[in-house]
Amino acid sequence: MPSKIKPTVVKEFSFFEDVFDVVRQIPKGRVSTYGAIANYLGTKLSARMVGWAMNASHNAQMKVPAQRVVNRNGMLTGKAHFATPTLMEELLKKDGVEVKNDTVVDFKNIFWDPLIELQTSLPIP
DNA sequence: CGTGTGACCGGCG
DNA sequence: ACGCCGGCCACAC
Repeated sequence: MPSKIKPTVVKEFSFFEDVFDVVRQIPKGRVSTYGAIANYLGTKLSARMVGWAMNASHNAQMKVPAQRVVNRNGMLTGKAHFATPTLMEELLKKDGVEVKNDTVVDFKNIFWDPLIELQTSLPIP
């Protein structure tokens, strides 16, 4: 869980790490969106931050399946930031996700929402 | 410590 | 339907 603590030594877990954590939990064959992740982290109005965090995913020590994060339309907007322009699509296809015209096919169906899938506590049933 | 920027999103004309 | 514009927040310079 994200903590607002401000350690004096080093920032053990930053916003980036939180984002990476969520992205790593995206199951194979599913995709999520920047907005959904941002929403899960509490900053739903700042989906840009998530995307920006992904920009630093290259720097992350642990691999981050950034290919599973697309925009709300299911478009591979971040493919340009991969090593090659086709890498993102290739990785998704390896995951079993069909991509056509830079857009995830059946996106609505395989959409993975952390708010739902990682629901830690339900409001009152 | 001010400013710019970003792999976005939703609303409005 | 489509394009534009403002907002949001963390981080680098």
